[in-house]
Amino acid sequence: MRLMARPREFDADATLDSAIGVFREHGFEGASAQMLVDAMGIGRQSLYGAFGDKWQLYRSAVRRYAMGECAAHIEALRSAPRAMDGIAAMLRRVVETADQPCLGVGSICEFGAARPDLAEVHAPMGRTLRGAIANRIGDAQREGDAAPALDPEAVAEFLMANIAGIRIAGRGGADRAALDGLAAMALRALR
Amino acid sequence: MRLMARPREFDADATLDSAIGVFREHGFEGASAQMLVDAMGIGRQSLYGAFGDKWQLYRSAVRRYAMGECAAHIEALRSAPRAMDGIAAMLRRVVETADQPCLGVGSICEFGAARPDLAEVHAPMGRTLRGAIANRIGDAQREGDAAPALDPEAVAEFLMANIAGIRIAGRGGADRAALDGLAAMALRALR
DNA sequence: CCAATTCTGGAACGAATAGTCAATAACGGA
DNA sequence: TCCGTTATTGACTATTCGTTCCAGAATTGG
Repeated sequence: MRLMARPREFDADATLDSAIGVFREHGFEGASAQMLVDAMGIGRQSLYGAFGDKWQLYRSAVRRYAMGECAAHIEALRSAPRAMDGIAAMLRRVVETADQPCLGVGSICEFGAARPDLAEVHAPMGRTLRGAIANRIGDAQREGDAAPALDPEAVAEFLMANIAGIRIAGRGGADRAALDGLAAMALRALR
Repeated sequence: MRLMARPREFDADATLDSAIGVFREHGFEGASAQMLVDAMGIGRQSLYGAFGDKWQLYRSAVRRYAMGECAAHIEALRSAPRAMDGIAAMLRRVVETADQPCLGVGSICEFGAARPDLAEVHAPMGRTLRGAIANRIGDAQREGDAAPALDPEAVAEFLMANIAGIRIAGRGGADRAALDGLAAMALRALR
């Protein structure tokens, strides 16, 4: 039987959220261990003991961030009875949060598909989100709000690419009106 | 009068292209001075003598990359008599080169709008390209290929955001068919 | 030829990096 | 209460970072 020992004094998810904040702003290479321990408010050894090394911490941060973001997208998608309204709500949320950098976009920019263990984190989230969006596109087609000839999967990929595009535009300093315009144009392609 | 001294043994633009290759793949923080001198094939002191420090080298690399990319976009835009064909050609070129990371997208992801001297590099290129695209959109509207109600400037921003989206999708591992689909959907929004 | 100037390559610098060690503290089970 | 185990803490290590110094080589004007 396993003996119980001293429990950790910090909440792993809360400190992970702090790490997410650092990685969002500075990326993996730009984030130092010192910045991380400062932001997370724990000792160095606690960090390495709880999360492994910097790369594993980064993977954990990306995974947690992606799960939360994925859930938020899906919640927005289902926030309205009419599918097209849900899709619009998803894009609206992206516009409203586009002042903060996206860790998903950042990690793809920084590492592409080169790191297999990072791709393992992205892939399932991408599939889940694409599936959820494609489903809602199908709904919108049945409700007469989206062109029936379109392939829902292709439209889903298009919307995900536009989410990335909106976030990059926001990161580059685009104002709210411009981002609203981007979302409107993306929706236009579905008609 | 100024005395002539020993001339440089390397071509500044050629070595800058090598540096661009390193920065595209690894970003600013992920590129070490060692990687840069190895790829550029020059000595350390030559690098610092010719380009200043690492940050100035990065700015020079982004500037040169952006100028080349901007020119290539505009050339594609004008490669066909019909404006909409030129716009499609521009997106096709983006799709065809989407296997290589984009230094413009990478630098925005890494630094956002925080570094003013980097924004100074991006801004004029962005204006130039947006203007060129908007002009071509106006042509397409007059030729009956784009909806007359659309604001050419807004459409230009949309296309630029989609170029970024296509490149991120490519960096994330999307295959050619998926990227073609993204370009087709983007064009769809102009009708 | 000389003098002036700049380039080149390598060694060297201090600072910062990711990661570890050893000592101490806190807990659950016996 | 004492033990086994784990968390915490802060000093520590070894490496790598960006950058600079130095000595020699190359080039042109005088």
